[in-house]
Amino acid sequence: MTRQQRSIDKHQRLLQAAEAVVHRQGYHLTTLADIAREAHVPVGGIYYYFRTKESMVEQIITARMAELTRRMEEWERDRPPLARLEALVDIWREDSEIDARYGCPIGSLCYELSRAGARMAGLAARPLLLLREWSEKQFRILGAADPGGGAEHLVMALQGASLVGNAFHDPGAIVRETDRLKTWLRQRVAN
Amino acid sequence: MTRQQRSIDKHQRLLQAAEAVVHRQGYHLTTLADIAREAHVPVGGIYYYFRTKESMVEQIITARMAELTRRMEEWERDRPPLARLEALVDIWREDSEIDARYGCPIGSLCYELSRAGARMAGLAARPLLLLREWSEKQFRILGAADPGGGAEHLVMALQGASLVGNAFHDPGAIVRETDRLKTWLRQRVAN
DNA sequence: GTCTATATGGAGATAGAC
DNA sequence: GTCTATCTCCATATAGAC
Repeated sequence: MTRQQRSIDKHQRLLQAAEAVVHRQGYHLTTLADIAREAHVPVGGIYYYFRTKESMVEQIITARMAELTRRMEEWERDRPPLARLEALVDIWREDSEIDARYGCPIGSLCYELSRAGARMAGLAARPLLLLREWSEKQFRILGAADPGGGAEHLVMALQGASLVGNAFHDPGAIVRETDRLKTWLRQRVAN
Repeated sequence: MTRQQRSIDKHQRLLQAAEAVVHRQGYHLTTLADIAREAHVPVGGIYYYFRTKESMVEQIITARMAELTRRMEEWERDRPPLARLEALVDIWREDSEIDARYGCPIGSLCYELSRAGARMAGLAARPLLLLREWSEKQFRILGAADPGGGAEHLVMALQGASLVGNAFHDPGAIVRETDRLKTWLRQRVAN
């Protein structure tokens, strides 16, 4: 194993630790020391991989976009459009326990960074934008009326479910809303 | 005007300033100095009215609950149940500009305080709980099926609309979702 | 009751040894 | 490339004069 190899590993380890800790504690309450501890890296050593705290969150978001894109491409390969949208909703259903505890990692970061300057706010909104545009594309393929409105509602419902489920610490609330959403999806497509 | 009178005024001024600044900047990014400046009060002078930053946000939430309750009682006096729910949705419609800029003051605080200890998280969730329970009561009066589920969806939709509208800085998105919600409301009640 | 001055603590970030 | 030691800044909170 080369030096460079180890370095990449450590970068990955730090990034995964950062993602986990920021999800649990939120951006503002997370210190770089918290992340260092989680990744078993000395405090100051972080600055070799993340120039600033902001660049760290940038990398989290970039990784999240890549992971989302990967899943969407997978669904586009092996499912019909309606099942793709249901698969998307099922992510929230499956993550209901963790999101009820810590909120949706995408949405909670949007709110936290929305006040941290236009650049950071715009970055945080990108995964949400990806979700909306990809959903709109699926609705369009399905021939649904108002695909843009459908996609908008879908993303809003998922985010609202996560926020309220988190506020009440109630994973059941998230599950119930995903069920309602899937019923709504099938009705919408039937027309 | 007595001394006590002036003191109450200053307390009110500080509380209103705190509410406005925390809405604009979020809890974590707001310093007590920001609030003092907004209220034209010297920095240290805050601590006579707010023991700690946490007690300040407690008072904001308490005031918000009182205001919500006041409005709900007013609607219960002079509107039929369906119009009460529409009036609730219209609050978000009317605040779409400001919420697209700064997020829903209730929901964004829920996410921010959800990691700040169980006590603070529970406090932040109370306005949301009030909204859900009051809405459920209206659905029940209307004889709608699953009033609890209806209320849950209503609150989630409003919060999701605010979060997404804020992320995209798009008041139109919030307005569109309130329109969809009102259509949904009338359909639900028709059954 | 009100304000000034200051203590305290902790965060992000850097310099430089290894 | 990596880690230690440290610097600097600034926010909360307090002590005490008025």
